[in-house]
Amino acid sequence: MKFDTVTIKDIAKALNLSTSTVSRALRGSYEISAETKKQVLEYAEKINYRPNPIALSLKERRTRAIGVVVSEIANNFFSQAINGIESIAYNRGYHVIITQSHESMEREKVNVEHMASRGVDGLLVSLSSESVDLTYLKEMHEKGMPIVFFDRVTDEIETHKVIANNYLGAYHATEHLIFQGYKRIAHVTSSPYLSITAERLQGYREALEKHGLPFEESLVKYCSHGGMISDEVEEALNSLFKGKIRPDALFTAGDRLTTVCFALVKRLKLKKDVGFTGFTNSHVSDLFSPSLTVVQQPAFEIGQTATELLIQMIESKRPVVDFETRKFPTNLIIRESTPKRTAEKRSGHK
Amino acid sequence: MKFDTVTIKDIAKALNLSTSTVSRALRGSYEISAETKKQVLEYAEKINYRPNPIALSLKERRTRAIGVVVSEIANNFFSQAINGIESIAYNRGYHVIITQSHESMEREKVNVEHMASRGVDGLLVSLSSESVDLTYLKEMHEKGMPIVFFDRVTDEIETHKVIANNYLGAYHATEHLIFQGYKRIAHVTSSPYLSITAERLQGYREALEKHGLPFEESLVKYCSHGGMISDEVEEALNSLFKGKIRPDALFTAGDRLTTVCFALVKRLKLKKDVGFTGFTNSHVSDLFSPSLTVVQQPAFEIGQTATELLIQMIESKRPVVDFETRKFPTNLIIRESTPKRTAEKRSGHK
DNA sequence: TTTTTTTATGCAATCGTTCCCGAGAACGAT
DNA sequence: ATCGTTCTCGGGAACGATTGCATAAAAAAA
Repeated sequence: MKFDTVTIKDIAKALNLSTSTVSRALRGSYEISAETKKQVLEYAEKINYRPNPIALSLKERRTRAIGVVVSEIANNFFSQAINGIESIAYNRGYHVIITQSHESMEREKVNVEHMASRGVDGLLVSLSSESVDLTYLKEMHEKGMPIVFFDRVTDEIETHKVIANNYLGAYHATEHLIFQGYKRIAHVTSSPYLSITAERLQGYREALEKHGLPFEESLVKYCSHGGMISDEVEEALNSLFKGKIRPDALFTAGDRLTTVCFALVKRLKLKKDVGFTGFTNSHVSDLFSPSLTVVQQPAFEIGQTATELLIQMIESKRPVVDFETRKFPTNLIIRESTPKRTAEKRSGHK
Repeated sequence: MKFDTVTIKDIAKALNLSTSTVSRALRGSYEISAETKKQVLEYAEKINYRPNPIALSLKERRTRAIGVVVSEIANNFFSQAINGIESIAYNRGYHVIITQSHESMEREKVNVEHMASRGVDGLLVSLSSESVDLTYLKEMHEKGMPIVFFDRVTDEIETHKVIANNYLGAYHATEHLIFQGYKRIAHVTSSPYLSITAERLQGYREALEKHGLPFEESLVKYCSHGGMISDEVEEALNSLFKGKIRPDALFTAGDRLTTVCFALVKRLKLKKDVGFTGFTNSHVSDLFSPSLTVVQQPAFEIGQTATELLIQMIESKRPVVDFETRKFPTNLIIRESTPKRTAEKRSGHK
């Protein structure tokens, strides 16, 4: 059932040489005569010989492949980051293996362990929202597996990290809402375990405080599944708008969360007088009605940088001990969904 | 630099057994005494032994992994299809390796050949828009590599295929436009090499003819990169609206193409009186302004079915010769972008 | 007790490739 | 003529796991 491939043995047999000679000829070793070399090369070309990467991996304990774990590829931030990852990896001769955790810690673990046992040379990880216990990753890292975290990082493992400046991104978005005249700004975010959640919450909070607005615990809602489960978000919004402090603006943290939330706000007919902005890398947020004010992350560059750092670690002769955290600025794009609010009245959209 | 893994030898040495005994004990062979078995199992558990998949692949010439090639994961149809693929694969114990061709035939070939040499057990392929010469795939298929095509298929290779009913999808979308009173319906589609292009064009054409509207060559525009290159689409739209027959409605074929086209129509201020519909699996097309009338494909199911067929081929004892093409119905969702057109005047959107 | 059968284990080949060693040949130097 | 070099090349182990075959010991049958 399995098709047979051409091996070095076939060449050896055909040319009446040993496998060692053929192997050396193929790699252009100096200790093989020019004549033999030519013969081998030509025959190899003729029968379309390709070295078997599996055999090589077994022997050399490296695969020239890097593994990626993200929560969902159907997330603009991640698919853009993956394009960045690929753009670097392919140029450096590495292949990229993409896996999804679907925000499940169990799935994340299975994926990581599978890739490790398949011999990936390094790992690019963005944690799932469920990931609290990271001992398996820690052990792997201690055993010497190069790992670079991006986007959703952790303090528990000391290695390179590449993130957006989530704090400032959230700060500016919140400040923008305040400048526009909103007073009761709610924050819908994902799992409290996530680094991005904490960072963005911090930015939101400090912007409020800076401008003399109170930070209200009841205006912050956590959706652990980050917008993957619509009901969860709907519940959060309902409790938000039925609470004693009715928000006049929404700030969402997360790609899926932003679109799902926006759709719900629209569907639940809450939108008339609610300002709206959030983190998203969707390239169609300007097509929405109203068009969305968004915080964009340089996803492609984040992917690229993470990959560069990882490959650097992989190819370093001695263990890397000097780790850095690269932070990229976000980009606030102001559109219709955060109109100026005049006094106590609602302002209509254009 | 590379961390050392626990092998069967370590167990053998520690327990003073041979590797064969350990191997057999691990797989629970009947010819190993209960006592030895227990000993081995316990020790393996203790030192956290995991069999090396690379060594197994080398020996068994199978990897329990299936390879996927799509043009872009940042395409709603494909990311949904991939979720369908994974849902089946993981349940059946297969891992999924995702690669992107970025609509490049060269890249597609590199990916396919790499996955093949890495020993994937089978391939799930959606062709790139550049793929005309399929000899490399044909050879691979003839050598026995199980391949299932989905979405973008080819007649040149006889195997299972899973697609949406593109013909009917296009037919109904076009018919809907006609029913709404549009007379000069343009069709913006992707590369003419693609099966989906031909099928959708056919549906568009027959719907026109069925309702007594002329099929105009000048109203069909091909964007070979399927919306990946915005300029290409812009050029197509410009020539469309500057042509002698000015379209009063647009029907787009392709996920990216639909959003890009819609954005351009909006930006170029063409939209006032132009009906708009297209193929897309975006879950936010109802948030657009105007909300979009779309043709949706059952992407998840297409992915699932393709995977089931592939695994069936992989696990079949004898070569499969009886191939089938599964066709799934599409779903037309009518929204604001295709309002009723009254007489010769344009009708405004709500 | 001897022979046969059963049970439990080890040896060695295999998958494809690399690489350490060693060996034979040719050649110049002694 | 003998020795050390240099140049080519082959033998065989190794990577980690499986497996057919051989074999030792133990148990059963003679």
